[in-house]
Amino acid sequence: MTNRVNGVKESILEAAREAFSSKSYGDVSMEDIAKIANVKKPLIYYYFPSKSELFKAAWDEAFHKLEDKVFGVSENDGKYVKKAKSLLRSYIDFLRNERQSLRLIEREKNRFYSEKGSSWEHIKKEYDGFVNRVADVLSSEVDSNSSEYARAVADIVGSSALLPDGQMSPDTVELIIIKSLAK
Amino acid sequence: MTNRVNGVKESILEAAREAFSSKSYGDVSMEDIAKIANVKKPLIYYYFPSKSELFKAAWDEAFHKLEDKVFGVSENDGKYVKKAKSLLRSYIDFLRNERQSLRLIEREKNRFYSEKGSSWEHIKKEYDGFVNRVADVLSSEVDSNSSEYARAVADIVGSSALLPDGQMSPDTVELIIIKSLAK
DNA sequence: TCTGACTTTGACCTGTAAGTCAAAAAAATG
DNA sequence: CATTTTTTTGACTTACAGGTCAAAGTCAGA
Repeated sequence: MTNRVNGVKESILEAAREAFSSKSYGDVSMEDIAKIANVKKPLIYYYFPSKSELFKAAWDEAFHKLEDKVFGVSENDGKYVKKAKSLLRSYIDFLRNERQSLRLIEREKNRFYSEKGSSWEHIKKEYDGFVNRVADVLSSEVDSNSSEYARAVADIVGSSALLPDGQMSPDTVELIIIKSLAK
Repeated sequence: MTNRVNGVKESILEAAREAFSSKSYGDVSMEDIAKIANVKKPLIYYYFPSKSELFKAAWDEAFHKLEDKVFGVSENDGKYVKKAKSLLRSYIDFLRNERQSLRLIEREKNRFYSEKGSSWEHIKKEYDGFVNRVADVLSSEVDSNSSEYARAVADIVGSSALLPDGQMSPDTVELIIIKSLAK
């Protein structure tokens, strides 16, 4: 149902995020999104120029939420170990509360490595930047190749978002990560 | 190019696996597959009744390769710890050599939880069976909830297959898993 | 070489999804 | 109110993908 607090554009974005997180790009039609947002299809084109731009907007939003959550908490203070653990906790927290967004990110993050066209460069750079920031935090306390390690850790948590609901609890993920870091 | 050692049907399957592992179901067209297999589109329908059946066949093949690899090695003998480690090593080995197949499995395994129709039941059961067998091997030496843990471990390794090539080495994955199991 | 089974394809049909557009409805402005 | 601007939609075009089919090519055996 069209939200009253948010504007119409926001409702559409929200609908897009919902749709793209449960099916992949090619399986989602503009009709689908319109139906979820309780809006007619041409209205989407009033706010967004094309399907791919709408997709990018939805992705961007989900991604920035993740980024805010992760770095909002962990970048303040403290020893490295503490930092790393709090970063991972933020990630796990995000998994708990924003499963939909994380699913979208995980499912589609490979798209911009295969998709060509310079308009994807921006989004790709952002994602790489995120990984690097995670790397910076983790590298100081982990022996192995840091950026690869960071990507792996991000992936470990993220991958659980791809599972059907209720098949792996966030607690299990947490356990595994903490074990990984505990030495 | 159409393979001479394999028959035409095999070439098509191979092409399908390649296509479906780099893009997701809705983004792959029968034309794409035909082009990769160096064959005209209607020929695909001579060997496979529909796109979804072709997809299932490709998935099945990739999945059985994984299953063979993993259980072929680890089910022979030995102590639990040894068993579990060899199982994971098989998995990692598979990741090393059959990145394409694993990518297909990881990217699309959620499909049959959302897709309806009884013809998906079979493939779903097989996947669940696989997870359970992994659980059986791992549960004997791990404290936490075993089946969830098994799924998580399978996922940890599998998820790396979703990364673009060369961004996380199998060694990194191995390191993480061994660390997880080492206690 | 003729015949019949198998394999391959060009041409076509059909449905559906992306995207357009002119006009209607609603809101804002004077 | 009247008019202008913004928002919304029904009806349409266009392109392309899944799927069909009849006919053409290939090849083995009688």
